[in-house]
Amino acid sequence: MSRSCPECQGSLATERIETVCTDCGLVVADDPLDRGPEWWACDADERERTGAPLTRSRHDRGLSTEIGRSTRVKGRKRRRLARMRRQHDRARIASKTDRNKVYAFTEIRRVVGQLSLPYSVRDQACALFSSAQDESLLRGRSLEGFAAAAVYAVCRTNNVARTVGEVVAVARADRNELRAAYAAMNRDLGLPVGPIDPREYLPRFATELDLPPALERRARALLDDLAVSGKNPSGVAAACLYAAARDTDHAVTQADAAAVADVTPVTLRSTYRALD
DNA sequence: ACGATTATTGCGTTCTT
DNA sequence: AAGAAAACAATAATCGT
Repeated sequence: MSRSCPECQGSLATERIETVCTDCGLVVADDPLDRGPEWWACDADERERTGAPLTRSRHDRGLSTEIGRSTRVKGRKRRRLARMRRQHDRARIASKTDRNKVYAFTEIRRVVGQLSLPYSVRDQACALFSSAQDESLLRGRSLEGFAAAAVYAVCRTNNVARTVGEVVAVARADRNELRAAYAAMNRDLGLPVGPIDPREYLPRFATELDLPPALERRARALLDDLAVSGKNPSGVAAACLYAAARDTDHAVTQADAAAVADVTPVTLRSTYRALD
């Protein structure tokens, strides 16, 4: 399969079932082939891969037993079942750290869903949160902040950049909580994050501004010969898109371009002026 | 704590209708 | 002429070191 992303022409990567653009994070296709575990295999090695599908995004990796709620069971027996279910659920998340994990994973799932990011990001974010918890980085910092920061950090390491603002907008944490958590993880866990390449923002911003791929390529060219040191990468990307779009029939105002990048028009202008 | 970058606000200017 | 957009300046806030 050698297709490219319909939104941004970026390259695609297939991860289990969904196919994801490596540039903009768009989930492109549902692969009809299930690359999940085999269910029919009979020899010993293969049999280890049976069972419920594992996922990092549940604190018990998806391995759990539920006590059903049958409507056909009535009266005393029904109440007994309810009590068993309650006890079972409590036993399942016994420790405090496990309870935190449940809450954090739920939040991570929610944020990842709201940002329509691929499952791989979700699972990595959950794994990252677990690492942070193991290093007891949570002490004195907010759980929600760590959940949001984990998603943000994984986005950065996977080169599907989201701005802090975009994450905070849907998270149950504010900017400071995310920053505190992110700083702690970056310091003590040593996240493999370099400076953000403004190119990562181009495809997404271009579609948000209704700009054709041709203009995106023009912006990319502008970006290639531009010294960007110490400048807000999303602002730089927006400036290049604006520069590429002006003088065309797809003209975009500075205010609009700045808005999709979550910066002010002044910031956009500062790099736009350095573009000549 | 410091220096550089960015946000915010306000204002006179330029371009379009 | 009116209104929007781009430009400019000053100050406050913020980030990386």
